[in-house]
Parts: sequence; structure tokens; C-alpha cells
Amino acid sequence: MPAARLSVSQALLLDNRLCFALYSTSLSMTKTYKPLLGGLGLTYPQYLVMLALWEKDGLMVSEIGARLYLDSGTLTPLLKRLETMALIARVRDAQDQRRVRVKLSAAGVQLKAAAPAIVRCVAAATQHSTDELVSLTRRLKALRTHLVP
Amino acid sequence: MPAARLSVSQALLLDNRLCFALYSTSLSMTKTYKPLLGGLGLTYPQYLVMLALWEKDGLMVSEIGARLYLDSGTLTPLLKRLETMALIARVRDAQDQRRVRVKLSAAGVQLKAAAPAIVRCVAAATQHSTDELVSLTRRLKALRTHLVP
DNA sequence: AAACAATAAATCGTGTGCAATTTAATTGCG
DNA sequence: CGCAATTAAATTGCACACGATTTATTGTTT
Repeated sequence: MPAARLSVSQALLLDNRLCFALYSTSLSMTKTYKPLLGGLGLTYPQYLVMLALWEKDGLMVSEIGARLYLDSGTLTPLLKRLETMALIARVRDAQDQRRVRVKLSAAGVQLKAAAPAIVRCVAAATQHSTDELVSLTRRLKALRTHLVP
Repeated sequence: MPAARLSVSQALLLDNRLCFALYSTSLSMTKTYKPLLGGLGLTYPQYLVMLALWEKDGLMVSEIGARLYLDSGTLTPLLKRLETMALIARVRDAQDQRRVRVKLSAAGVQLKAAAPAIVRCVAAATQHSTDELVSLTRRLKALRTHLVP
């Protein structure tokens, strides 16, 4: 049985807007991570960059951007901060001097060991089953596929 | 049949992380809205504030914050911009001078008429049925409930 | 080879988010 | 009444996001 169509006025209600549910839940997720990542000295976007590098080290700035949907205007200063923290090194590619490869330092690799505990902690906070979390992740990715140009 | 449990290394993959699916999909949603809202001269967070005011005019700053999960540090400058655009007025409450009530101007009320077309346009972009959008919204709200302190 | 197009980062300006502090107004309590 | 707690916004400082531009390098074309 399909749900009744929302009236125009109902469709504008904050609580019925998917865009707001996304926005507010994403901010809530960031706030949940913040105290946990604070112990590592990382912000949430910095953590996402580290996730990408733990998955594949030596990515170019543009490759990180493609994975995270961010551009150099966001990444360049963020990567400089990670470099200042000595978690990564930014090295110009020898073959193509335009490219900058981002490589994990020993400390950056080391930090990966702390990640699983944080992931488990956040997963527990959601009070959702693994199945539910996986299912929701899949739905969001499907939505993103249609939204990204 | 429950899904197989993810291994520790799989759990860290960017594509398997709910937090990243939330983060990237929310940013994609913002980018989808941007060109549509640009015609109205609104940013996405400004649009959310307008949604809240169209729903209930004359809210205090803290009430808008409670609805949008934002604090005065974010809202004060944002509201000043909306006031500069003459979409709202910020008026000190007569009974309690600490409070600032936010009231829509005629132009601010007027703008509401443009919202349904934008909502329909974004909904169409998702290529999801109304049922799917409603269902996803509900799931996100449930998740947010557990994440918010 | 010189000129030009294309590409990769970096830079710049504006607008959020948010923790922490400050300011101003009100409340509560002896 | 007087004054300490409380409350509501505003302010400050830092870190994103992102459009737009700039800089540096590589590739291409004649």
C-alpha cells in the first residue's frame, strides 16, 4: 500500500524534508565523531582523508578529491595541516611536476590502528544493527549517484 | 538471512562507511540545491532557516537553532545576511530584551511561493519514488535521534 | 621551436559550523 | 533590596566547502 501523497504545505515542513534529514543527521554524525577523533588530533574531514589514504596510499590530491567529492580549494589547506601534524608528506611527482602525491608517514600508518575502536564506538551509539547500517549506507549511495552531476 | 559481518579491514573502507555516505550525500544534496536557490539569492542553510520561518514565523534565534540543530554562532551572522536581503527583520522582544524574534518581511513571505517548484525539481533529480524518499527520511531521523546528545 | 590548449594545485573570497568566551538582561534567593 | 546564578545573543577564532581565478607544468599543433 503506497503512502498517501504529501500536500504542498506538508511537503515544505522541515521534518518531512529529506534534504534536512540528510543535513542534520550528517552534522550529528560529525558531532558524534568529534570527541573520539579529538583524541587523535583529527577533525572529521581530516579523518575521511586518512580513511582514503589507509585504503590506498600515495594518492594524488585530485584522486582524494574524486573519492571524497572535494576540490583542491578544500583539500590543499587540509592536507597542509595533516602535513604539519606529520601524518602525511606531500611530494611533487617526478614524472609530472603538476601532481602532488600524498603519502602516509609512519605516524600516519600507525594511526590506522586506532580507527576500528572509533568505528565500533560510533556504530554502538547508533543503536542500529549492522544490517540496518549497511542497508542505510547502500540507500544513501544510490541517492548520491543520482544527485552527483 | 542476515548479511555477513564485515571484516575489520572492510569496515574501514570509505565506500562501506555510513558516516561517509551521509557526509558525501549531504554535500551532493547541497550542490543540487545551489543553482536552484541561487535564483532566489539564498544559500542552502539560509533556505533551511526560511523553511523553519515559513512553518512558524516569529521564532526566537534559539528556537530556530533547536529546529535546525545550529547555535547562535552560526545563526547570528546568517540571520544578519537575511536581514540585509530584507527577507526578515530581527526584533528584540519587548518582554525580554535578551530575546531576538525573527519575523518574515513581505518579501520573505512572498518567497515561499517559489519553494514548491524547487522541491519538486530536486525530488525529480533523485529519481526516487515519493515512498522511497519518505522512507529514507524516516530512517535518517531515527538515526539522528540516537546520535544527538 | 613557438604558441596555444589542457591539466593539477594553489590561492582568494564568501559563507557556514562550532567551541569558547563575552555581553547584556532577567531570575532567584537570602 | 542586592547580588550571584542563569539565560539569550553576539563575538571570536579556527577549519571546512566551494566557486572563481591564478600559477605552474605538460601536451599539442603547426
